[in-house]
Amino acid sequence: MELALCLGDNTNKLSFLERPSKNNNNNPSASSTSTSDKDLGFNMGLDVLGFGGQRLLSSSSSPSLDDDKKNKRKLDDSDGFRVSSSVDPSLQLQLHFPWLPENSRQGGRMLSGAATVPEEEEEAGLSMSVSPPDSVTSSFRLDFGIKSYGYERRNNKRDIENDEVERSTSRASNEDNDDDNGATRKKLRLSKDQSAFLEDSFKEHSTLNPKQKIALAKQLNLRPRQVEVWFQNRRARTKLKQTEVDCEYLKRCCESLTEENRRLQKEVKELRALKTSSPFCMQLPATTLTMCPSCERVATSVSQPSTSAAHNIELSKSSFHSPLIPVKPGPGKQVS
DNA sequence: ATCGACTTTCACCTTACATCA
DNA sequence: CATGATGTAAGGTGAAAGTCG
Repeated sequence: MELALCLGDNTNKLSFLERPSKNNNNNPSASSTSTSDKDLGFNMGLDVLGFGGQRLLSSSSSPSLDDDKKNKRKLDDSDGFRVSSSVDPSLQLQLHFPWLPENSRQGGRMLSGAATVPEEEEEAGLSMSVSPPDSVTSSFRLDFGIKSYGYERRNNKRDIENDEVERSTSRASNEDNDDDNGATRKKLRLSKDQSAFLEDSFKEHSTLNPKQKIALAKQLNLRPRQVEVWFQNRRARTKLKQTEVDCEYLKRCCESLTEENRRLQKEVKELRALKTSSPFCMQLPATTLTMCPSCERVATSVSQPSTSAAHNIELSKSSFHSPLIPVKPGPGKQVS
């Protein structure tokens, strides 16, 4: 019998699994992402958003982020929302705006997405100028050098989007711009309400299409770029957490296999000892493996009825239920 | 139909900054 | 108060996919 299980020292060899480094270039994205969405149950909208369901069902059932990305791209396509309804389903987020007084909701219209906001108003960049009551350090006050960073490409959609919201948010942020012309990058902190709001949206769908992004940005009085970045970072955090979960699982698997390896090596040793001590036993034909149902240890038994009883008794002495040596994790050894 | 330029969005990595112990 | 750790918003980059002429 030859055993070549060599799992090695899991504590050493899997040290990279302990915690994914922030700068880990060897990101196990393929495996981790394949389970992330699925395991975390990100049902991408489904009918909650009023989508047809089937399209998103296929999207949400896609296990990997890459696939999800591809599906999302399809979803973002021009036909991505080819819904006959007059209300764009992509904007049917049932979002509430906790800090908004009822009478400020644009004349009593729902702010649950720009679905009720006329397109021309959306493109005109009209938005709320209501600040959340607790947005002490939010972007409402920290509109840091928007002109100075980022986008060299002008006249593209992103610039237009940002310009729209920038106009609407500049009123609230001007107060802090006097001493900051963009030379330094100030740290923006979203308010709790904004974060919670984005979190709720993320639970419904981990990616945004442009319309949803604009709608969210308007509702939160942020730039679409900020919403986009928040979702990107949120996906990264989700993936990181899922990677950690996966690593823990793999670690436990490795420990279990290491334990199994040790046990099998011990049995090999016992069988070798048995072979040398009573060589006549090993000359018996048709040896089969049987497993003890209680301890799941493997022992050999011989098919010949004349000798099997005595042999099994011998085996039970040597193999079954022998006291196990407590095993601590350590380097595995190769048995040949 | 094909091609190339351009745009958009994403993941990933990194940086800068705020916050907290 | 200083400091290091941590969390996170945002910048940079390259890839992928789409659009358009």
